[in-house]
Order: sequence, then structure tokens, then C-alpha cells
Amino acid sequence: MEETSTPKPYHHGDLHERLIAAGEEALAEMAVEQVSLREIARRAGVSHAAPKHHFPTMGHLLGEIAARGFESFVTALANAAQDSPSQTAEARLLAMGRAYLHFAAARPAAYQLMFGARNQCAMTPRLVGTSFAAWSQLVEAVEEITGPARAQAAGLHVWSCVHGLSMLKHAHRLPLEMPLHSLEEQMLHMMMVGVKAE
Amino acid sequence: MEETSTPKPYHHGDLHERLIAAGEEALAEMAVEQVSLREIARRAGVSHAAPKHHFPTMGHLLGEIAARGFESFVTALANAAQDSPSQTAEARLLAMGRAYLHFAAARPAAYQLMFGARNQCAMTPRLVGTSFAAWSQLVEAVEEITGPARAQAAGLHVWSCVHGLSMLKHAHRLPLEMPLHSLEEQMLHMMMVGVKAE
DNA sequence: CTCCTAAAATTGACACTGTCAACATAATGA
DNA sequence: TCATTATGTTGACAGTGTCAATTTTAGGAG
Repeated sequence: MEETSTPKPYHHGDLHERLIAAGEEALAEMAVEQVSLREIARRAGVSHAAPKHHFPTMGHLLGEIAARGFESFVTALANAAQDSPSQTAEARLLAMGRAYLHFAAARPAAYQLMFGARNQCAMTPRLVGTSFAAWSQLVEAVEEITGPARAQAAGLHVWSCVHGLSMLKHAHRLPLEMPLHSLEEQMLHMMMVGVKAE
Repeated sequence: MEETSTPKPYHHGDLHERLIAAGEEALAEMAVEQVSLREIARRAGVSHAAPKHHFPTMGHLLGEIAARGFESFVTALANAAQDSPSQTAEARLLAMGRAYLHFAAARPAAYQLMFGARNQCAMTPRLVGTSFAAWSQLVEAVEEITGPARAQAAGLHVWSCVHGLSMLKHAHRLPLEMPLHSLEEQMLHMMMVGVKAE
């Protein structure tokens, strides 16, 4: 079993990865609530009970998808910080804030899966680990501005701002009179003021 | 039909209200995702299809429950502002922020129903109206501090802060080392700094 | 007071869902 | 070569939201 190139060869290919890919496709096309295990199995071209041999529960499959979401999320924020024109700590944090809002807007289903309260993800150690990595990344970026004493509170503040805005947008509870993009920039500015405040 | 005291008399009492009450009970006892229309009908002591004659869809029943949630939400924030020891505009907004966090923590299922993205509430005019009232209340409180020009952006900022924090708590994605209550107070402080900033 | 209409509630069905047990198949290793 | 084990399929079960058909009941008309 360990001399072949693919670690999990079997009847029809690597179904483990195929299910994850099919789930991500489904999440990209339909709402989170609409995605079902049978729909994912259908997209993968297998019977409705085949996933059972690779994921004990749909929650575990969705949890793996959410974990990969967190991984690409962390990458996106890291890239944004690195590509920031000004390489001050503040500019990097602001770039990460913008990247956060962009990710949530560009991949709503993945974002909902990652942060949906009690959505249906199994809290596997892997999911806990990847989400913790995202939190750590943010706190580290904040700490360069605030120092260690205020890092936790300021990190909580920053995350609450961008997460709250993203969730409010998804919930369609924002009857705004101004173009949203301008308001977002103003909010990011107020967020940074709060972070820098003594 | 219009000379009786109860506007909707019928076979077994006022099922319309009874379904709403049963739904609120269910939401107080179990998670949002667990609540089903048949469960609500069971609690109300009627058959599984009886609600159809009062709500065209489960989404409409949940929407009505969410609308009442927004109403008591608005009341709670108004009371908090009124009972604030210091009656400055800033103290009132801070009190509303604390009341917001308290409401979200004390009634998690109702809060999830009110703000859950695409949860399952039907976007009835009534739900849109009550949620708009909550938004208006917040913006008015903010406007007393910022003036009309920055009210929308500052309102969005304030709401994002308290909403984001509440949702992060519900999502259990906060591996914090400090007691949460202290961090919440610090975050509310940073929020106020951002609101007052020029 | 009787009867008729229409509202209200029940029953049963349909198409789904996630999960499980039993069975069939195919790949691996001795 | 052959048994074992992993992998997939089939069918079932309990549950869901919604709908159609049916029964029950209330209230108003005569």
C-alpha cells in the first residue's frame, strides 16, 4: 500500500479528495443550507452511502472543507500583508482587513461554513487547528502595533469588526443609503483608530 | 367575525399565537438547526400540517418569531439607554452596546434566527420592518455623537463590532487566554474611540 | 332553530434528507 | 492462487417540509 504514488488507491479513483472537491463545487453554486451529502455524492458520481467509508459523518466532510477554507483564508491574508505597498505594521493590518472582507464576499458559502454558528461542521482537531492558526495570524499582526499586553483585546476588536460586517452583509440586514464600499473603508479606518488607541 | 374580542376564533383556540409561542419555547430549549415545523406543531398539540392554515411556510412562522425578537431587542436596547446612569450620548451608546452583547448571549437561538444568514426566515415586510427599526435606533444613537455626516459609517462600525463579537462567541472560534468579559469591555472601549474619532 | 358555507384541523402521501446494516465487488498481500 | 480487507451499492429507517384530499366545526343566513 505504501509503494504506490497515490496513498489511497481503490475502485474508482481517490474518492476522498473527490468528495471534498464536489462539496466545494456545490458550496460555490448553491447556498450552504441547500448542500446535502447526497447531492455531494451525486456530483462525485457515487452512491449516496459511499461517503460513509471516507467520512463518518457529513459534519466531518464539511469540517474538512471548512478546514481547507481556513487554510486558503490564512494564505490570502498573508499574501495581502506581504503585497501591501507600505510595509508598516498598520498598513499590513489594514491590508489584511481588506483581504478579510474580500474573502468573505468572494466565497460566501465557504465563509458561512467556516464561521456559521453550529452550522453542521464536526469540530475535528484539524478544524480547530486551522481556525486557531487564523486567529493566531491576526493576533500576531495586531501585536506588532499594540504590543503583547493589548494584543488579545485588539485582536478581538479587529476580528469582530470585519467578521461582523461580513456577517451583516450576508444576512442582508443592512438598509444602507450610501455605497457600501465607501462605508467599509470608513469602518476600517475607525477600526484602526481603535487599535492604535491607548 | 369582527364583533368578537379575539380576531381569529376557531376550533381549538388561537393557534396562530400558540404556534409562535411553541416556536419560541423550542428555540429556547434546542438549537436553531434542530427546530422543525413538526416539532413546533407537536408542542402546540396539533397535527403536523395544521400550521399551513396560519403560515404558508415554516419560513414565515420563523420570520414572525424573528420579527418579535427584533421588537424585544429594540425594547431592551432602549431600556438600557434610558437606564444608563450617565445620560450623555456616549454613555447611552455604550449601554446599548452592552445590552446588545447581553441579548445575543442570553437568547442565542433568537439571535441566530434574527441574524442567521439565509437561516430559514421568510423576508416578510414585517421582518424587514422590525430589523430596519433596530438599525434606525442604533444609527440615531450614534448620530447624537457623530452628527449626521458620519452616522451611517459609525453605525455600521458599532453594529459590526457587537455583532461580530456575538457571532464569534456563538461560533466557538475564540481561543482566548483572558476572561472574555474583560476583553469585551476593552473592545467596547476601542469601539467608542473609533466612533468619536475624527 | 336549521342548514349551508367556509374556515380549521387531520390524514396520508410525496420527495427529500442523514445514517445504518447487509450485500457485492475489486484490490492487496500472503 | 486465494483469503482478507477496503470500497461501493442497495435498501431500509426515521425524520423533514409541503401539498391534496378529507373530515370536523364554527358562524351566519334564512
